[in-house]
Amino acid sequence: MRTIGEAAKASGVSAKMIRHYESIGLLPKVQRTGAGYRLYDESEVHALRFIHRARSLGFPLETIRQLLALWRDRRRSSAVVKKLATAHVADLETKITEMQSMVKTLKHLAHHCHGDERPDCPILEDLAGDNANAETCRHL
Amino acid sequence: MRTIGEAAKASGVSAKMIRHYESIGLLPKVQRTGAGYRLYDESEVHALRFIHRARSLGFPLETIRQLLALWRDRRRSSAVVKKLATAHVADLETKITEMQSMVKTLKHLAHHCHGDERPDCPILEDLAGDNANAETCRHL
DNA sequence: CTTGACCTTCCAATGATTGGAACCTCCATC
DNA sequence: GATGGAGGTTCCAATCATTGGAAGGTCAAG
Repeated sequence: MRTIGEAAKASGVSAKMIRHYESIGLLPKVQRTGAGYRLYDESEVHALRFIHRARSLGFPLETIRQLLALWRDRRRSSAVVKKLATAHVADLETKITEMQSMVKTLKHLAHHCHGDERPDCPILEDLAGDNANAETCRHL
Repeated sequence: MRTIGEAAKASGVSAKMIRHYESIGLLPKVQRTGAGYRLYDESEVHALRFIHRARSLGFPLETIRQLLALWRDRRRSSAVVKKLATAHVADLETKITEMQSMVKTLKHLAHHCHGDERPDCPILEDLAGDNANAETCRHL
């Protein structure tokens, strides 16, 4: 049995987050000492590590809630798990694509910016939308 | 002079967001009609379009605040603008790299998951940390 | 003069995390 | 036994950007 601080160290999830996960029902309420201190056994620390790993892969908490339920369900079908994972991959890839597009545009603009003491700046011109050569600059 | 709804349509920023930007001081308080309706002139709509474009490039509002100030400052140096842009690009690239790493791991795990009615699932095994072949699976 | 579209303000929720205040408890040391 | 410090407890608030809704005021057309 470990206190919340020990469970935090053992799982990689901060004590603050452990309490938070409990408050939103991601984790069941654990045993308490007479003084009200939370006590975690090995299986609870295991669940915390599960959450920690899932978070490090970017899964949102609501998905982690489902993954935890599947993990505990011996009669689960791996198809459901795989569906959650591939949907998450799709989300990530959408965001990656968006950000790559931003980077591409920004790098192009920065490339054409002198970056000196003068005020002329293609970056601001683009943001202001008053760039004369919009066709040239917008569709990179 | 346009009402907030017209300014929203003209700029791409929702009326809700225009009020919000005003409330946090990103935009100055604008003129009002006798009834208290906000009125936007062309230069204010221009600033809204500026913000809209900057948001679409992923700039955080605090950076947009600085960009707006620079835009209005005729004695700005383009170096400062460029610095803000390249710092933002660095932020984006960091996040992209992180997400790509997640995608790589998830795709690897999903690839090894049958995705059928059976409960065996390498994805859950990885999350649970109880995969026998961790070396094989973890450093992809 | 009513209807509907628009405007106003204020409060709250999202998602994940962090910070702090105010307080309690355990253990060791003087 | 008193004291101090580390660690536990709860609750409230902030971050970041956006959205939703309630409750109410205003304006135009029918």
